[in-house]
Amino acid sequence: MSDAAVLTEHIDPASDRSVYKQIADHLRVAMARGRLREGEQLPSETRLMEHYGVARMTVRNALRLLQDEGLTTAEHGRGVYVRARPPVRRLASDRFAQRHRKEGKAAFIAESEQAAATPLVDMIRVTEARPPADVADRLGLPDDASTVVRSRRYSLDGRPVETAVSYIPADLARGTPIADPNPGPGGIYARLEETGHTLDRFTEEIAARMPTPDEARALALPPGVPVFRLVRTAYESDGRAVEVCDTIMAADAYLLAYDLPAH
Amino acid sequence: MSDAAVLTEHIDPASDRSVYKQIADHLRVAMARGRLREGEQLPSETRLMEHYGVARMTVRNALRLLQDEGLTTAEHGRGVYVRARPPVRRLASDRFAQRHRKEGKAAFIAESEQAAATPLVDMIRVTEARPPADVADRLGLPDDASTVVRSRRYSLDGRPVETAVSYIPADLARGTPIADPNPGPGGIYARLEETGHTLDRFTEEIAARMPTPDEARALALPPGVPVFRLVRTAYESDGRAVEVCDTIMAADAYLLAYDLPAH
DNA sequence: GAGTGGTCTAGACCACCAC
DNA sequence: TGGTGGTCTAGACCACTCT
Repeated sequence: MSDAAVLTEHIDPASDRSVYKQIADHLRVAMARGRLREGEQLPSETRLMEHYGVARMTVRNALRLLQDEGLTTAEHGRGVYVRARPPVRRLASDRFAQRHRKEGKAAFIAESEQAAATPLVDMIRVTEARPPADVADRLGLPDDASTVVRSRRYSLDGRPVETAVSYIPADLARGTPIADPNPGPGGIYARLEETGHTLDRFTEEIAARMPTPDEARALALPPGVPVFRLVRTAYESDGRAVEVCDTIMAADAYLLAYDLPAH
Repeated sequence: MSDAAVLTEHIDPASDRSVYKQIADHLRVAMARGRLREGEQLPSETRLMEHYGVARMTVRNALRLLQDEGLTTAEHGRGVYVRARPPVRRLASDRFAQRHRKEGKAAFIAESEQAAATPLVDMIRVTEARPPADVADRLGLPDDASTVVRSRRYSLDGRPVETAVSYIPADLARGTPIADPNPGPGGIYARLEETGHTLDRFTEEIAARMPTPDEARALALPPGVPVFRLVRTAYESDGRAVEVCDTIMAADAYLLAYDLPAH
């Protein structure tokens, strides 16, 4: 019953600001000031109705606003809680450097273990298909070319954080471990290098937006959490693109870090 | 009255899916299939109520869902419209390379003109103050050190797209053009290099989240659009950090691109 | 003035959770 | 079983936009 620390303010009927926004403001300030801490429960809708003397819809509008800002999550039958900031995975720009690959582990697994988190890769599916037009473009392939398509989902400590779909030109991958669900130690980049395709550089393109309903389901995203879309293209030494990886990441789980030379 | 192309489906009362989600599904599919194009108006709430035979709140819940996904924007007194994808600014990882600076233009202005867009920088404010703890940390300064703080807002073709706050150690900036609202040709990086602080490398850290109400106001963001938070640290040749720039960007206006070596 | 979305009320029934 | 949030109804009045 620590509501006392929260339900202190009242509506200003003279204000231009709508009632539900005023209620949201009060709760937002309470969170910012630490009167409501991470994981703590907000007053229930009933309590808020009683305290402010308003209809339920008004309270719900206020709570929805906070949810859309990513500040709270509602749990059916339990209550509304201050969203806990999940541990953030920091992705450094050298994470695909050859030296890391040499240890025989794929990038995601190696990093997770370093962070003392339990990684999981599931929903692995490997097919052969024509790539989307933008992917074919990046690979320098004609639209009707065939690629090996590897899709999978990554989880950390039981929470899904990222889905990824890789496209590799079929002539590079067909009949090799790259076309197997389990490509072996070091992942597909190790396999590509073994077959003479020495990786030279990567490009990454990053966008952020709200998830589609499908993405929200696959990543178990609560409302108010955007996603990164990261598209990585891998080039071998002779300049040919050998892989495009299209990744959707829960934005609250990642911090992307890059090093840039100044010249 | 192209509603005919949209109001074709009906509610399935046998479905487990709630009515408002079914309505949202119909409209989402109509947008995906191109039956509702960018900038086009959705049927009004009244029309949707009549067509589906539901209460207004049910229709509004459906519309809110689409708005939260970033698919539509509501305009008071006018209608609900399919959100137009704004032109995207692609930021390449060499945008702060010295050669660009030599031309005497700050990065934002130079790029905008190349893209045939009209740039604007406003809300410029320069003060001297103690930096936030995380910034002091990046600059390698004690918590009570003083910095010159430069904040400004960037717009493109009349639309605000980015706010930025730069922190420069006071001993580097005080009394120089860096502490002036207009730092002169090439921006503050040019001034730093002129005074012997040759820039060597940058790091950029990227997060994405929903905007705070303040950020949404400053960038005129409609609901459903996340922001990038990009924190850039500039290092001079001897390894000292000489600037931290904390940037909030409208995520629908940017595509961030990076080049990574593989070794 | 007619039509649009924004806010708010006062109810109802349901699904989920914890005890 | 009682409390929680999720869905839905049927109204009301308001603010905004366009003509």
